[in-house]
Amino acid sequence: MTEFSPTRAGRTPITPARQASLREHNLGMVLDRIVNAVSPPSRADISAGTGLTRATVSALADRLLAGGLIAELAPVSSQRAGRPAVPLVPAPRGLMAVGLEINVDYLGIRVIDLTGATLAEKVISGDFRSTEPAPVIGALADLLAGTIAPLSAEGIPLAGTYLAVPGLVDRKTGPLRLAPNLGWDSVDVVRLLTEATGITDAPVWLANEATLAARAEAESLRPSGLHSFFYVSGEIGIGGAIVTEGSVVPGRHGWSGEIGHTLIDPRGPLCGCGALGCLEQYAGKDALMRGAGLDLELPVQALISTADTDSTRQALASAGKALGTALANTVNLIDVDTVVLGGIYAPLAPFLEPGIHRELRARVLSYPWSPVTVQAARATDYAALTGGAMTVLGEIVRDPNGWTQRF
Amino acid sequence: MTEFSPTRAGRTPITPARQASLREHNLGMVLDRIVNAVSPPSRADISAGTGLTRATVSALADRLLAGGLIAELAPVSSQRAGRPAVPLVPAPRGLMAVGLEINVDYLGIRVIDLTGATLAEKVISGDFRSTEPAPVIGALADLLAGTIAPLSAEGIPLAGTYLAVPGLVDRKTGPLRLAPNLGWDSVDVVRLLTEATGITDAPVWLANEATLAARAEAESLRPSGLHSFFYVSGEIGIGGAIVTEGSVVPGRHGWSGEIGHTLIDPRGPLCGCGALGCLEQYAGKDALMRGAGLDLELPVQALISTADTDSTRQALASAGKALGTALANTVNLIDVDTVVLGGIYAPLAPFLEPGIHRELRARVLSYPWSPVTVQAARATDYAALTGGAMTVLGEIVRDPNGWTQRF
DNA sequence: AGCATTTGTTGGTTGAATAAACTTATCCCT
DNA sequence: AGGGATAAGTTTATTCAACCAACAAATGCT
Repeated sequence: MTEFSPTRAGRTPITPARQASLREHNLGMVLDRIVNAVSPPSRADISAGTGLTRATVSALADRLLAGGLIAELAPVSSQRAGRPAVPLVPAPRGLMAVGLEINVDYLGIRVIDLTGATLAEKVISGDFRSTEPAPVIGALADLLAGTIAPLSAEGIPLAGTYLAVPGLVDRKTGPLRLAPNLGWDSVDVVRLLTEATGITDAPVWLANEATLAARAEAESLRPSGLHSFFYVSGEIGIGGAIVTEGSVVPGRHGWSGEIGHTLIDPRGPLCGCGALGCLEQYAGKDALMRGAGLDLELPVQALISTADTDSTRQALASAGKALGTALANTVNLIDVDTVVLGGIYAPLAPFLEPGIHRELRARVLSYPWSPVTVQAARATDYAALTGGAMTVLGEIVRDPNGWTQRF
Repeated sequence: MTEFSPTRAGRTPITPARQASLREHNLGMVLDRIVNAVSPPSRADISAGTGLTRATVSALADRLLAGGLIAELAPVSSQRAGRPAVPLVPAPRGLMAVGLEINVDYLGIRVIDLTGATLAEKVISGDFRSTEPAPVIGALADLLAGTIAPLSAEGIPLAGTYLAVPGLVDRKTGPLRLAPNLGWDSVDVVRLLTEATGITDAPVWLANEATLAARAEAESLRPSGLHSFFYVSGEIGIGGAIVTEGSVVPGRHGWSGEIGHTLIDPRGPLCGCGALGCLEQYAGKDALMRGAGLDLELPVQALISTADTDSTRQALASAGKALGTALANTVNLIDVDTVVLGGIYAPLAPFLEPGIHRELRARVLSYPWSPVTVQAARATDYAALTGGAMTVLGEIVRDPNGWTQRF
C-alpha cells in the first residue's frame, strides 16, 4: 500500500501523495465505517459521519461493491419522511481471513469474513512440547488445506493468513526466533508453511500469540471506547502486548510486551531464563500450580475450585502481588490507564485483582489523577485465532484498493 | 492541521482527504527534505528523492519561498554539464522557535530558526525548590520577553514556544500535574505564562523535561540512522522517554517514560513516592552522592574526580546494576535495541555502562539475536531547551500550510 | 560555435472531490 | 387520492493538485 502519513512522525520513509493515494485513503475510510458500524449505515450516513459528500461516498461505495467487499441490504422504511436508505454491510462470505495457531497443546484454525462471522473453525489437541517443526507444520498445513477447501470451492477468495506462535517472532514475516515451550529455535515457519500448502496468491504472516490475542481484545473493546491498554497473557510463560489507539505497538523487531521476566525480587527463585526472581516464577502457571500444591498438568479450573484452601489462596495472593508490581512498572513506563488480564488470568481475575490493585495504587505515580482499571479479557476462547484473522481483515480495510484491483 | 493518516492504525478520528490535504502533505515533505538535508538540495534533487515531478516540486517550493520558510542560494556550477542547480535552504532568521525550561536550579531559554542556528540563549541560575509558581513564571516571562524583543524588532515572527518542566504534564497544553522537586501541584503553567507575557499569536506548549531532552537527542542521532531508543535522564529524579521512529511516544496522557520508580528490591530503602526499593533510591543523584559520601549539593563532576575511591566506585556500581535491571525490564517491554544515557548519566556513562550491560545481557530475552547498545547522550547542555525549540520546528514542518497562510 | 546535458518553467491533461441541481421514494396532511 | 415536505442517491459541471511533455535557460565538452 502507499504509506502516506501527513504527520510524518519521525523518519518513516515518506512517499509522495497523489490523487490515487487520496482515493485510497477515502476508500479505506468508507470501508472502515461499514465494517465497524453498530448498525448498517447508508451512503448518506457515511457522508454525514465523514464529511465526504454523498456523491463521493456513492462513487467509493460503488467501487467497494464491485470489489465484492460490501453488499446492499433491502431499503428499510424508517418511519420518517424521505426516500428510505439502502443499508450497506460488509459482504457476507465475501472473503476468507484465516487465523492459525501453533501452541503447546493444540493446533487451531479459524476462518472469518468481513462481517466477523466464523466460516470455519477447528482445533486439534496434542502435545507439541519439544517437537520437530517440520511434522507439526505439515499437520497444520493439512488442517489449513482441509478447512478452506470447501470454502474455496464455494468461490470465496482467500485474503490472507496470520499464524500465532508462542514465542519471539520478527515483524510479520521474519523467522520465529525462539519458542522455548515448543523447543523451537530460529525456524522459518512462514516459508515451511507456504511450501507445505503451496499458497502463493495470498500473504502469510507470523506473530506472537499474545500480540494477536491482544488484537482480538482490542476489537472487542472498541465499541466501549477503550482503545489503549496493556494486555497480560498468562500461560506457562507470561506474555503481553501494548495496545495504543486500538493497535498493537510492535516495537523495533516485533518483540514488545515481554513482561514475564520483570524483576520481582533479586533474591527470588531461579528462572528458566537464567536470572533470579522473574515474574514468571511468581505468577506463571507452573508457579501457581506448584504454590497451590496441585499437579502441574491440571487445568486452571483446579485453582478456582480449591480457592478456599490456604495454599491456593496463598499462591494466588503472591501471584497477584507480583503481577501488580510488574504492571505498576509497566504503567509508569508506557502510561496506559487500563490493564486487561488474558489467558489463564481471565478466569482468575477476581482472585488476582485485589493484590494487583494494591500494588498499582502504591507504585503508579499518576494514580491520584488517573486510577488504573484492571479487567478480565472479553475475548478468551482461542483469542489468538480470532486476533490473527481480524488482523488480516485490518490489512484489507487499510488497503481496499489492493484487494479490489484483483478483479 | 488536517489529521489524515491513511494507515489509520486504530481509532484515531479519521478525516476525509481532499486535494488540500494532499498538497499539505507534499508541502511538508518538501520542507522536510530541505530542513533535514545533509547539503542543500535543488528542486531537481527533491524531485528525484521524493518521486514528485520537478514541476510539482517547483510549485511547492514557490509557496515555501513566499511563506518565508526557505530561501535560494546562488546557483553553483557543479563541474558537470547542464544548467547549475539552485540550492534551497531553510530561511535563516526566518522565524523564532523558542524552548523554555523551568528546572530546580535554573530558568532557561533558547531561540532557534529553521536552520537550527541559535538566535538567542540565556540561562538564569537560582534555587527553585519549594517555590511559589507565580513569581517563578513571572521571571520566566520577563526572560522570554527580554530575549525575543530584539529579534521581534528585526521582524522575525514567533512560531511557537515549548516549555520544559521537571514533572508530570498533560499532553501539550494540559496543566502541570505534579513537580515534586519544585513542590508544585496542579499548576496551569501555560495559562499563567501566556497571561504574564500577553502572547496570543503563537502557541505555547508544555512538556516534561526528559521528553524534550529525548527529542533533542533524537534529532542529533537522526543522521546516524538511529531512530528508536529509550532515553534515561538522570537528575535528582530519574525520567525517561520512549523514542520510536524518531518521535517520542507520549502515552495516554503524555506521562510515559517514568522509569524512576521501577522496583529494584522489595526490601530496599523507602522512596519519596511511598513505596520501597525504587530505582531512584539506587541511581538518583541524591542516592549517588550519599553513597559516595559526598555533599548532595555538589555537581556530578565530584563523582568523576573521586571515582577511584571505594565509596564512589561502590555507589556507581550499585547505580549501574540497578539501572541495568530497570532498563532490562524496559527493553523487554518496549523492544528497543538502544539505550541513551542522558542528564547526569551522560558524563557518568563510562562508569555505569559495565554494570548496565551485565544486567541487560542477563535479563533481556532477545539479547542473543539483538544485543542492546548503551551510549551517552550527544545533546547534553540544556538538551530540553533545544528539544523544545526543535519540537516547535517540527510542528511547522509538519504543517507548513498553516504557517504560510499567515501571510 | 555547436551539441549534449541538466535545471527549472509553462501549458495542457488527468482524476478525485465538490457543489448544485435533479430523480426517486417515502411520510404526512388535507 | 393527491400535493407538499423530506430525505437518499445520482448526474453534471467545476475546481484544483499533480502529471506529462515540450520548452527555455545555463552550463561543459569537443
